[in-house]
Amino acid sequence: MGDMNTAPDPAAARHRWLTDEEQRIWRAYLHATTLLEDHLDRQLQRDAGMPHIYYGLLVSLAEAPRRRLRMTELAMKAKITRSRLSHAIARLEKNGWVRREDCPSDKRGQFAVLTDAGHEVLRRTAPGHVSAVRQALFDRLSPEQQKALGEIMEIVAEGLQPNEAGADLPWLR
Amino acid sequence: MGDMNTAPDPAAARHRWLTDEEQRIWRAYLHATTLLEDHLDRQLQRDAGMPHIYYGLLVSLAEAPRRRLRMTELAMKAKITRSRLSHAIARLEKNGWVRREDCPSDKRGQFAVLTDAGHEVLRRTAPGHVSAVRQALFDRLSPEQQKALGEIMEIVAEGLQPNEAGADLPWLR
DNA sequence: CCCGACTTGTTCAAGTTTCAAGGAGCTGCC
DNA sequence: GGCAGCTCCTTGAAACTTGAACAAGTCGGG
Repeated sequence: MGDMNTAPDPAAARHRWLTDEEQRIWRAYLHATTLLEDHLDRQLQRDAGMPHIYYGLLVSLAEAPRRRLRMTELAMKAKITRSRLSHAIARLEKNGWVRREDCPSDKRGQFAVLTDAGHEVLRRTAPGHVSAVRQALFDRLSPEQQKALGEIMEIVAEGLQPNEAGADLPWLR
Repeated sequence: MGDMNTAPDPAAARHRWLTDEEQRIWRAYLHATTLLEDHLDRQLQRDAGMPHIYYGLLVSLAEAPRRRLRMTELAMKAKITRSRLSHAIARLEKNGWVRREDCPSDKRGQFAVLTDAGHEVLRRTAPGHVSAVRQALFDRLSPEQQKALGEIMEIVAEGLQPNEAGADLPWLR
């Protein structure tokens, strides 16, 4: 980008660059999402002792029936690889917030189960986290902007869904 | 969140939860930004051999006068800590894409300088990266949505700027 | 029943990020 | 001059993420 905009390189020649306006939008996007993620990560690290994604795992478990999910299912919900989840659950287990349980119907399977301690951490920290989100995002946007944001994000997410029409590849990647 | 919505806990009582609609928007946001970041990270790792943020460092350098920036300046542009940048530049240096130079006027200072090899990597991979961004984002949004996205992201970013009114703390954190 | 193909979850190694600490140089004030 | 308090950047260790490889279990066809 930038000073490469004028490159006469043939490979780039048939390539459509971003307009100035698109570039402005894209940089605003990167800037804002970076800052927001850092902000929430720090807020949760400070108040709950875990990064945002780990918090999200606990939330998913809290919402699940019997507060448990199969590893793969949880990985899909959180959009992370099974490998990453495995490590994450190991850490949360060490904290006593999650416990593993064998799946009776499939001996390969494992459930991640939210413990009472895990539930308690959520109960204690959820209000602060919601406040942080509200303060950083919703409080600053008009109702129309909120609506637009939701629509835009749904479109973008849909476009990147790994399980698009006909793609019956392994769920991620 | 979720099944905690009805918690009668006094600490949470004076707390405003997210409405269903807000929650829908927030989850769409998380979902989309996660997928997009992963997507671009993988695209760049595959085609350029580096994660998105490292690519961004090279772009910043390419745009700077004499293709060089002081470490702190570059860290600010990229919104990362100096420590992280230090490690990152060390890696890019190993790749031969960046080189360090002492600052003549301040002996503490270091310049990160984009090498010819670094510039070449950018030239070769920028088109593919731009395509990926366009395909995932701009091609899917109407002009109005693009405009709205830019405005929203500018608002959010502004709200999280570390250097807000009166906050003369160290630039980040 | 048995085999090949697939799924599930983990592990290992390599790479990245964070956090706290520290060395070195600058700056202003006495 | 000299010294306190800053800024600049790096370092090292711990935490986290990634991708590939793997053991174990399931499944369906022959």
